[in-house]
Amino acid sequence: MPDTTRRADRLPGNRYGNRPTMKDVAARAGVGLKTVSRVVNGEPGVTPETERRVQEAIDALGFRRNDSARVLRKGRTASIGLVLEDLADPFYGPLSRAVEEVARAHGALLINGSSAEDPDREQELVLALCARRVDGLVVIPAGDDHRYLEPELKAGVATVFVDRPAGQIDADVVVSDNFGGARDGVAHLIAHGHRRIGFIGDMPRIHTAAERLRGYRAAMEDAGIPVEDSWMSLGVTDPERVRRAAEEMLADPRPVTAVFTGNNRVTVTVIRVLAEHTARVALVGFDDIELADLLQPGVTVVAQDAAALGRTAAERLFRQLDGTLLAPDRIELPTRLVTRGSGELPPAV
Amino acid sequence: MPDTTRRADRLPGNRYGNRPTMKDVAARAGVGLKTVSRVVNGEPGVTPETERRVQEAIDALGFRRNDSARVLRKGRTASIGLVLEDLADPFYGPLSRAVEEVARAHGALLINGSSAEDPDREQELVLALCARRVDGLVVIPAGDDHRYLEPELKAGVATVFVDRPAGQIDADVVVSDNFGGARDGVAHLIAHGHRRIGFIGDMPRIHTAAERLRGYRAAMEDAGIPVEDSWMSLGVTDPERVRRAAEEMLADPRPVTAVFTGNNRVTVTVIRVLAEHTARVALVGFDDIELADLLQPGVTVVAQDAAALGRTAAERLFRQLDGTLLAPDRIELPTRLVTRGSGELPPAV
DNA sequence: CCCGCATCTGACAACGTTGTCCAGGCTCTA
DNA sequence: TAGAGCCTGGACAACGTTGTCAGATGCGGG
Repeated sequence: MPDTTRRADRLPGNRYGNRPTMKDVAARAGVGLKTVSRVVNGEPGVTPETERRVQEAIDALGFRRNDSARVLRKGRTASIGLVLEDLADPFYGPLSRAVEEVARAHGALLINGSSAEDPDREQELVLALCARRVDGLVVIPAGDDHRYLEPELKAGVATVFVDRPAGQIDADVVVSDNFGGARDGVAHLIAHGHRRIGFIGDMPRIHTAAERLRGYRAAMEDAGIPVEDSWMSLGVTDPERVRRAAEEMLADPRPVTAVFTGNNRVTVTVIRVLAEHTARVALVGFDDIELADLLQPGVTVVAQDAAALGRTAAERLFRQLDGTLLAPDRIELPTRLVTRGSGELPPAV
Repeated sequence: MPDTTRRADRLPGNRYGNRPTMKDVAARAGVGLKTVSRVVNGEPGVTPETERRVQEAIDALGFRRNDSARVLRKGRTASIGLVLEDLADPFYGPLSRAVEEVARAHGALLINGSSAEDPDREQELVLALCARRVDGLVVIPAGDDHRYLEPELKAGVATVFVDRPAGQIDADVVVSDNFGGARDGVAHLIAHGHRRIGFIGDMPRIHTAAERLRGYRAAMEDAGIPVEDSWMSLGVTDPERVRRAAEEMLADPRPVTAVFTGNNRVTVTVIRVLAEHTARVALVGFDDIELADLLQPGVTVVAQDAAALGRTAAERLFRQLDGTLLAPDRIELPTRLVTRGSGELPPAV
């Protein structure tokens, strides 16, 4: 048979293409297996001369230690898993990066996966990570029942939930103050004279969305403003439907004079819609947006610190692994109202 | 000693906390080890009754197969590695997500790491991934010498470089048409009457930056415009220095009337600077930016398709693993000039 | 010159899984 | 009813590494 494959399996040998093992290195260097292991791991008790010979063999063969075997023997993988919704979302990029930096500081690699907001896919990913025996898990949950994690927790897999709490199990959680942030954002609009305020947010089955909705209602109630159904749009996420929802609110005979948007994607779409309208409608959005300060008017937002969420969660994770963290807790990080103009527009009467 | 640890090592047993193994499951179900393996892997040759007993034991014990051991035996990890510059950069998020989707379609997990544009860190990451025996690597290189990968390539690790070519080795590459894109972008400015055009870009040791600079020079030369040194700022990346560079160009007695920016981060900073100035300076940026259409004026950009880069690279990777891809090649994806206003401003005389 | 000690080295088992191979029990047919 | 053949289940080795422990070597002192 002609040799058509260019890379793998071209050489006879084991299944990793043809990777040399410590045994091969030992044979070439004329030493024992364990001596090679000692050199590779920088353990003491090897004469410089022997070490030199081994190192030479390693370089000549292009040997790399097989960490799968190492993990099997040692029991720690020095890797952690991160399950989030969508890496392409500008909110999760910095979060992921922050987790990675903490992991790196602890000598661990990061394996991550996107759940696409699908509970089944979340579970599938988490279990795949557990099968690889990651030392710990950072999870931004899509589902609301995490009892499937019980065996893992019992087995000592460190776990921290971020952005949204775990469902049905007792686990560490790091979240933003979604309720307070939304309440303050809506109160800000009310303070600037608005009474008819729209809310466009994600499905209330998503914890953050529900909390932000609750904040909206609380602010309205505090001000003694009864909320009309037509002011609220829940569960729309894709740009097309958000657009339609916003258009409807503005087309109403008694239209809203301000809109509070429940997350960065919704905000961006609503900005587009408002830009097409002549009516000056006030806007406060949850989540910060790049370039929000350069738009006309600047976009007022309730900003949360994605990197801080990731960093805090990862640090707690490693404290679990250290054994310095004893009991699951819930950490709530504050949000910050950033006024830039759009939230300070007066109501167009 | 009091029990202070909450999770790991609380129970006696093996090193994964206390994970049940197939042996434990077999003992509990009263069957042989291999029978459990057959059930777990859905292999034929197990009576329904036996399968039921085994499944029951699995559920009762919370058994999860240990993939480290499996990998050791089978030789394939069903995981691929992605090394990029910074996950938090909006350009790499979608790229990473695209790679993940392709990996998922092939049943593989994605391990990724950020090199922070540091060649040593890139090598460290790549070798760590190789030690875990990833089946393949997608690399956005920071360095320009990849001979350290030779043993890996020989051993059959599928490898694709993205966004920038590999150095000193023969490997698959998927890049954007950086040269052509930049040339077209600058030509666009020239076509709108500009002659004094500034260029602010990254260090030319970065391949993409060098190509874009080459495109700038080519367009200027095609138009017969000699480039003055004061128009070019190379190697600045952090916002503060980009800002200073832009200020200087504008403060010149004969200031530039247009600026071409070499990547998304530079573009954002320059937009900020221009917004503070009254002079109408034209701008074309490399890389698209969210909300660029809503600024006043809209930002004209040379857009590249990050997701397509990732997707193409990952698909080639799996074709290497299939054996259906025979020789390394270089794929160049086109860029797209998106006119939105800032690039069509006439020169302020 | 021999013993004891320190230092360096290697043989061996174990980690948890899968592939190979064989044994035992069953069914079916002659 | 005996023999052939099939189906199920289990014993065993192997994957590449590391921990344990004991053997080999060399050196100095008695």
